[in-house]
Amino acid sequence: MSEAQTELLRIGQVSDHSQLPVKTIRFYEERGLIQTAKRTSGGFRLFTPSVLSRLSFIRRSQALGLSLNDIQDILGIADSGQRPCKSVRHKFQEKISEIDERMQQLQQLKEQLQILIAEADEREGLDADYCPIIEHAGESTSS
Amino acid sequence: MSEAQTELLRIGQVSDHSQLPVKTIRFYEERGLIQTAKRTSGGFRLFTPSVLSRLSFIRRSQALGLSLNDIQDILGIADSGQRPCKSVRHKFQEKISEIDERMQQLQQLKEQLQILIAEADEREGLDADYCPIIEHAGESTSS
DNA sequence: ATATACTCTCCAGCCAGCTAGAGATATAAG
DNA sequence: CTTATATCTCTAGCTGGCTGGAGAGTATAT
Repeated sequence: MSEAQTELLRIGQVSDHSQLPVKTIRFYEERGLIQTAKRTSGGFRLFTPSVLSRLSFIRRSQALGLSLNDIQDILGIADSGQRPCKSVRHKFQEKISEIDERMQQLQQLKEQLQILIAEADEREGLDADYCPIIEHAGESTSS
Repeated sequence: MSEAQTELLRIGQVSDHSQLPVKTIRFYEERGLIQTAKRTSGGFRLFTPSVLSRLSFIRRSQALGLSLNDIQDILGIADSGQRPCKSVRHKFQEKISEIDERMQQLQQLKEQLQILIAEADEREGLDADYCPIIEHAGESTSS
């Protein structure tokens, strides 16, 4: 009967279980991504074990490419009650669009780089000191 | 005959021609990406017109996904004389590899997101308050 | 009581690539 | 000469996601 809640975790224990640095956990709490259940009389943070799945969700979402802001939005909706799932799906859809966009950009960049390399290769034999990539840089800056 | 070099440009003119903010040009100079030809007696920067193609090269390379560090390396080699083209090609090849890697990552993320969305969709009808994305977050954090 | 480990807050800095503002001086035009 | 504009240096901030250290206090085991 000595402790009413053996369940509450101090930050170090949360760190151990979540594999996250103590600093990061504090940082998340400051940012509002997670909450403490309460504090000890001395001021130590005490978390319910549910913080672990929350942290897990945060890391998984991060790994999936969501920013902490995105995640905070989602968790905020989740906390406020109804049907976070809808907004989660929405966020994820958005992210997918962003990913598609980014991949297209990257594809373009890649093609451009390849063109430039090919040009350089062509020139190479003829004119070893001329570098088309650098030299004719004058034109297409802004457009 | 009044001016020996009409050719030298002040920073504002460079800004006009390059479409880059004055601040950015100063910033590039501080970073060593470009150099001033000299200064006026009053301390105004004076650039040779060649700085324009250099800036153009910088921006083009940036648009192609190179970092300022990358660009600085390339320009450093170019400045030091021999055959920058080789190292430029090398950098570009490297960047292409990075792009490929990044695209693979993105593809994976996208697939994961799609899986999660699909899961959520399945559950949706059955159990409107259950969000698989959030709820069963407990497992695969670190691995 | 004390040694040890844990935790607290606050402040600072890192990466990149700028951007903003203050306050001083330079130059060009009239 | 005056005024307007351009430029100077210096300091500081922004975004995102932490990370590090100082210095002080707390909890626990013996």
